[in-house]
Amino acid sequence: MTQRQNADGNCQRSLCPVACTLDIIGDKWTLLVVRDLFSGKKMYSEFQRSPEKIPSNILADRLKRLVEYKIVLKEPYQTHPIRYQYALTKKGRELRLVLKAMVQWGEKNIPGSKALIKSIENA
Amino acid sequence: MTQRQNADGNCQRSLCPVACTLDIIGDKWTLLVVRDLFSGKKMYSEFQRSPEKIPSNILADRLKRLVEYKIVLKEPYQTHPIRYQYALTKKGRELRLVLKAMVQWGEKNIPGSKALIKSIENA
DNA sequence: CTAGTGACTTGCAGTATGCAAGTTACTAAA
DNA sequence: TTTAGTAACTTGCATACTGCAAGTCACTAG
Repeated sequence: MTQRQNADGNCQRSLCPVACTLDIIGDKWTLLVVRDLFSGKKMYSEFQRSPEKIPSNILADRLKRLVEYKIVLKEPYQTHPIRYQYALTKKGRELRLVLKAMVQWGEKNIPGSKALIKSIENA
Repeated sequence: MTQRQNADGNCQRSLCPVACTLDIIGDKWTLLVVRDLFSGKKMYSEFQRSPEKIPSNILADRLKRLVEYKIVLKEPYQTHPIRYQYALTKKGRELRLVLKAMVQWGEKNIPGSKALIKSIENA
């Protein structure tokens, strides 16, 4: 289990919003899950199929954290057997500008990177 | 030493600009150093004095990586003894929108977080 | 009865992080 | 001429996190 921040969003390192934000989304995988949610993916197995091939234990951990921070909502889409799907909350959808800025920076500054999804631009 | 990406910016995990960008700045500390550079800090000891208290070995590593990715320029400001200062390159300054989006998201969604610097807004 | 799917969990080796302390090369004060 | 102090790092080491493979549980379809 990670323990970078408590679930109600209180900051640990400082009051700086950049530091606080990084305490939540500052790692290699979290924003990729958010990106997938923006592109319409909902199911655990869909996230696993993304080209970056996120390890299953990391995915489970990140989804759990995102739910704790209320960035993502987890709800069952069937019973017998119970299965869940994920969706962005309002708080999660507000990360759009962060993603958008990264897409722009990456496309401009990293040779070979090419946006595969348009969904971030106009979500 | 970290080895998330090669120095000329080629992507490892996928062609997605979000993934590529996260390979470079996707961790808890890198963007805090960039934030400090935006706020006018130049010297190693200035970064250390920031409220988040970045560990010295991490700071050295992140500065090294940022220089490798040409986000930051390192140059001596004196000899006898030789001492260096750091500054953002054009590529580095273009991260402004990423920082700005994080500031906005943090201020809106994390209770208690409050921007201490204006320099990101109008850099 | 077997295979497949979805959503995870577990084990474990390897990598990264965080803390404290040490290093080198000076400058300024006592 | 010791003694302090500053700047920019480096080193050692315990702990935490990551990544890979494999396993689990509850079904459904053939």
